[in-house]
Amino acid sequence: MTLLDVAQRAGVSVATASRVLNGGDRVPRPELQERVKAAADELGYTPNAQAQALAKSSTNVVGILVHDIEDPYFAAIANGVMRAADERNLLVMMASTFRDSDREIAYLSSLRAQRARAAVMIGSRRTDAESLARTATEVETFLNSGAGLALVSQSGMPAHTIEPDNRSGAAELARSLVGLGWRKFAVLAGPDALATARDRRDGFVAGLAEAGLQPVAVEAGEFTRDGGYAAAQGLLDRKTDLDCVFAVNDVMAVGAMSALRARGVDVPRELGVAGFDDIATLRDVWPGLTTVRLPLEQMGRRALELAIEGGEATTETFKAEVVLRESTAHR
Amino acid sequence: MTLLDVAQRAGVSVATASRVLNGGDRVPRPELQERVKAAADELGYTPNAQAQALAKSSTNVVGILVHDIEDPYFAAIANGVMRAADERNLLVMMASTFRDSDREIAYLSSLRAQRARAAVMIGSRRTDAESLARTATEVETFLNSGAGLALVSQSGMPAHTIEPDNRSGAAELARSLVGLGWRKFAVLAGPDALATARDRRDGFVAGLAEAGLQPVAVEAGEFTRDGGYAAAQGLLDRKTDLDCVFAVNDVMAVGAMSALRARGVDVPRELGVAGFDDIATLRDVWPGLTTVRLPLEQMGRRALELAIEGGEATTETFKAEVVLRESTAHR
DNA sequence: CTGTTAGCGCATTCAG
DNA sequence: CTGAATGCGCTAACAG
Repeated sequence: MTLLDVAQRAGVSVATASRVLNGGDRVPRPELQERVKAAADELGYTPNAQAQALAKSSTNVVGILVHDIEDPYFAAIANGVMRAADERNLLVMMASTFRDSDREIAYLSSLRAQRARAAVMIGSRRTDAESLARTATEVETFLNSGAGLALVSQSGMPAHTIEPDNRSGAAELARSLVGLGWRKFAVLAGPDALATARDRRDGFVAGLAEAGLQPVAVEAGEFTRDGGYAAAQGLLDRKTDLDCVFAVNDVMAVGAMSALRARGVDVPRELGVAGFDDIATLRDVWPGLTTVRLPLEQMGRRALELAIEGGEATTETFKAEVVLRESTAHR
Repeated sequence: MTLLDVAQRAGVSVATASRVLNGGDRVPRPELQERVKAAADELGYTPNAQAQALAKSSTNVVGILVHDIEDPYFAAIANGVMRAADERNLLVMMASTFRDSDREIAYLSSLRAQRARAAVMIGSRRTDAESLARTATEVETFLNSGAGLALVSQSGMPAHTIEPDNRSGAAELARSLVGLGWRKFAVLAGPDALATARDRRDGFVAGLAEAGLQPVAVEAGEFTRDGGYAAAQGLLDRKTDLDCVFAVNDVMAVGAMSALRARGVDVPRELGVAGFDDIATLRDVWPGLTTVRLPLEQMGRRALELAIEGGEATTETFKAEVVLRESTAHR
């Protein structure tokens, strides 16, 4: 069923049919409108989006790139992007890259082929100079194709950037914890190559420094639940004179809590635990996890807005807010 | 940059250029291949997917419909669909419907307009006869358009269906719990209109019946964390002579645990708690949540396969497996 | 206000 | 093996 079919059945030209069915400008006479609509209805006509896109060389699809949609952090941001897209009647194409820059680049290129209006890339990449450069190149190509682009948590790219204030948030957390009476801290850091992980670690350390403290230990690990679990184990194996541990994200923190539990370490009596992100799904863990809240959905929404708007590359920073809960209730 | 530009620069016809760049059949002479590839490269040519789709009237995009991507249950299944799609080089379009059947229908229609190859609808719909009928109509239209379709957890539609074995799983859970020594059960049921919620409740009740038991209370609530929290509160307000509570999904169970904690009820000493789904992100809650595991990712993968394959509408059931953890360790 | 027509960018017969 | 021509379905001038 094509527009032509509808037009013929209604006894009008394709132009007229197009105008009443899609085009918003010149509206034909009411009588014809009825006829066309009726014909379209009876024929079960559905416009061919591909053809429309080709004809007006513009689409209403936007892309979202996440590392892993099953990770609640990405899901929360993606949710914001999707809601914003929905409000603007945009269709969303999504892909998980699993932190593989080749997949990422390939997907960006697919979006270009689809003539996507814009794209949002969520999450920080590894600071591997070579692949970062390749990504940057593709980012430029993408932008040059006329599409909009915004990145969340990945600075240094020539596009709009949404930055959570990881350093300040972590520093503030450190201050709060010190204020609570904790003194001997360990940091369960993520991979050193991830800017987000690094910033949170550094910010925390800086916050401690203000109080004349420095971490007793810094244990690197994957940026995942298992990474947190393993890092906590490593920590216990090596160092026992601790007060409180800060994991650079909630998922790691929760993994760490399990490791501590397995070793019979009571939280927070023997050891305080804090995370970062304030993942909604994890707000019911017990003891309640002290963390730093990020307006995840907001960040996603804003990223889409910036991506759609286009214009000069800007950077917007989103404040983080310390949320104290039972996991760091000091004795 | 179009194919024509590339062809001219390479001194060949568009047909030849098309063959070397995309077409997989007749491959031109090596020399020409080089020339064309070089030209495409220098010009930064990217095929226009819309045009390709229009020309061969077929696309490589598939759609995913979830109620809410931030809900880990949907994220897990969506993840399976996305991986399967990725392996087949299919692009994924996703949308959250927030259980609004109008949005759902509208999105299905958009996918039709996009000439999507297939779609996967995840989650059960409300059994509101009127809107269910409208959805069914759109489902048929979708199928008639030639695209494939599979539904997860929603039977009764004229398309492929993936069914988690909710009844058996819940019944098996009931048996296990009774075996552990629990006797006085309450069920935190979801909305009666959601088949998934109903099946789990009924299965559980049936399982209890085998042991000559019946639930002391059945409290309906939203199928969400807050629903679980509220239902648990309602339960405590009204009924105190309980052993163990079964929430029809993990998210509700976790909400319920928070409510119990707030009331000073110790789990599992005073009250056992069990859920359903075995959400990965919640495996670290404490006490560890007894639940029924569903192969979420697998279900998503399979749904995509069926949707792509097309053919006669089939129904495949996925077994559920009881996972006993600390939340139901009987005194 | 409505109809005609020329592309949009590419795949694909059909000739050569 | 390669090129010319046609059509995919629709929009947007341009005429009438």
